[in-house]
Amino acid sequence: MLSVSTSNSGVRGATRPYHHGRLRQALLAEALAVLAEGEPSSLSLRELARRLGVSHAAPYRHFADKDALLAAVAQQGFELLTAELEAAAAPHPQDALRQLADTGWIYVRFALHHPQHFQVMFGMSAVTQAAFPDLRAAGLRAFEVLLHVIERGQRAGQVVPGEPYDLATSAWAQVHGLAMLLRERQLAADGDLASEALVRRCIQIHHAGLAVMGAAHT
Amino acid sequence: MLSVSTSNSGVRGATRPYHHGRLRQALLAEALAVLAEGEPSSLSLRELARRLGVSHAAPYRHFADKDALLAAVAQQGFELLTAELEAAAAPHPQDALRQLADTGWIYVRFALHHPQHFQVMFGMSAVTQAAFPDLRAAGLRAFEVLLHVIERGQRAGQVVPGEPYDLATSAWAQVHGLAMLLRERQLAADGDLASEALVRRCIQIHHAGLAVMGAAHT
DNA sequence: ACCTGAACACCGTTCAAGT
DNA sequence: ACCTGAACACCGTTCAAGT
Repeated sequence: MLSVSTSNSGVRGATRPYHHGRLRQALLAEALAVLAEGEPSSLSLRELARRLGVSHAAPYRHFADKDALLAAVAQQGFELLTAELEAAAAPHPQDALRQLADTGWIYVRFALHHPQHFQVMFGMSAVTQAAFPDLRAAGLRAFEVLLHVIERGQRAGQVVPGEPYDLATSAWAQVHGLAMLLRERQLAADGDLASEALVRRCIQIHHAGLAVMGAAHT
Repeated sequence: MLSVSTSNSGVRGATRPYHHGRLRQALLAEALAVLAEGEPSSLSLRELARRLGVSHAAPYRHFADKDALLAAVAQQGFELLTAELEAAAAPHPQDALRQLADTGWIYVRFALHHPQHFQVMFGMSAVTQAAFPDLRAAGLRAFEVLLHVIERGQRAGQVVPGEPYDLATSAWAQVHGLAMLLRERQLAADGDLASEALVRRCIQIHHAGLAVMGAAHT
């Protein structure tokens, strides 16, 4: 995923893979690996440097500080999420309610499959996030997938009239809340199957409010 | 809030307020003060000790580790939240939909008024949380306020039939998502007034799914 | 242009020792 | 029973110095 420019700084020998060139991308990749591995918030710049065999000060040549690294990680997460949401919406372009249910479940599944990554995406403070416009733009792009589904649903007469932004916000909050609560095991649901069933039940309850009368039972 | 037993270990002179006795409560109170003050995750055991004029090892006589302190802080947060939810539900005992809307807004307002505290409440990892049964019980108690409103609404014919647990989960996820997204400014709403309007609009959308036909417009 | 090493001011946690 | 002081293994960040 996310194509990488391989034009210059050719990698000749395998003796020293990093140390010059490519360190920025290596840091990002290693950060994802650390997050994918596990439990704690053990993602530290020093550990990334250690894993990559560079000095602990080297990352500062590519990221202003730890927040900048986290912002890049979060941005990549939003890009990945956007791709998954679009893929989930693709199969039924004519059925907005089906698209809402499918993208909703995929949103929650993303949070459950990448819990640490999801935490980084939504764990940054407001002031910190404001310093990274690319990150905000990436987050907005994910939201717009949902928004466009709502708008198309309204044009097709499947979704109640009203400010699309509010309806999308309501739907987003619904699945975001499910994602957060399931991620922390605040809600009990073991495995993807139980989670998906719960999520779809909740989405259905919510959709009875979004759908025009009689269309809720599709 | 939260009465404190003042029976024994009387405080005579003001020369040394702590240093023996009461340190546990002082640590919790100071932790809340630090969280209320501001921005970062600057809540450290060493800083609490520094503020209270004790050595950095003293807290370990009262809390096994930092997680234990955070669990106690989170538990107090859930107790406070439960009290606020019950107060919000009290004025209209006969109108479950009104109770859902009011408790929903209060839930979000709590998150916005105590953002750091809210973060501690919901930021602990699942495995960590499992080690503190009192914390889980306090969280469950908050959820049960919502659950009981749903159940009473069903008995009164205001809320659709169905598993109350699922309906309460859906409603909880809705407001929890709004709380998280507004807290991080992922959603734009300046001030309590704009936030309350947004929250009530979303809750209304959701309620159209919860309410029996025709009762959604009250 | 990119990286290193030492340094500074922090952490959480432990443990012998004090009262 | 409760607290202290030194110690250990970590952090993020900076900065002169190296190549």
